Amino acid sequence: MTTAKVELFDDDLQHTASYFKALGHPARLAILKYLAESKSCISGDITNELPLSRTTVNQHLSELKNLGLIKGTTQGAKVNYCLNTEKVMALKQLLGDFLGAITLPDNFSCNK
Amino acid sequence: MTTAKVELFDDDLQHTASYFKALGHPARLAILKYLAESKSCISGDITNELPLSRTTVNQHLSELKNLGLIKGTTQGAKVNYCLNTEKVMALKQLLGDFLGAITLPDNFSCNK
DNA sequence: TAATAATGTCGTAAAAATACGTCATAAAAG
DNA sequence: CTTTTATGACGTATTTTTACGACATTATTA
Repeated sequence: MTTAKVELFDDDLQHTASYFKALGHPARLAILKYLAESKSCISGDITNELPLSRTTVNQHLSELKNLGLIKGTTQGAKVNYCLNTEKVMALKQLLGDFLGAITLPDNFSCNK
Repeated sequence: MTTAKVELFDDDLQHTASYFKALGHPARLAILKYLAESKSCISGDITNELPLSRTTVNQHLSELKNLGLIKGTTQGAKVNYCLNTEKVMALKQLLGDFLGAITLPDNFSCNK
């Protein structure tokens, strides 16, 4: 019985981990990077930029969309995806705060 | 044939993603946080702090150790784990750089 | 209107991550 | 020396993630 134990942790840690996890796949990093570089929230032809099938890319897009990091605006038969600036800023804050908390003072030594 | 396509991406993206991924589980975040708070690199009794079996905690520790984020120093029968300050700083730099790259100018609007 | 394009959804196969129990080993305690 | 203690390594069950093909649907195009 290998049940998922993730929900036994602090909500705070779960929440933070979920965002780190979202950035834990090169395809999703590539999507975010692409959307940031091609400032004109280009449509789903992001597929052509990635070595993956359209279906798989769509799946990664959905993951990012579910977390709110990107949003898609339908224009006719096409869909324009773009970064959700507010959420991206919140993401930076969240991850930055965590990273900022795991530092040690310079005078600290492990093997003393 | 669902082969892993991760290696088809830029080394750069793969590398960055691997670090985000390492932080993508609450247990690993809890371990890092614990090591940072209890400044005295306490031994593997981190297990008592987590709702997981010792074996599983050990597995998470190994993951962090393999990435170099923490290091374990054997002292007799016990092992002192602690943050690898240099690597943690490098981690912050790496993730920070990526996050810094995915911003958009304020005057940018998706649905224009 | 018929054919083509662009997407999202569903089902599913394969791979990876999680989670433990059990063993083996080395050191500390008794 | 024998018994705990503290760990790491192995094997494996379950869950999750990753990756696609096949369809269905809605707009363009011809």
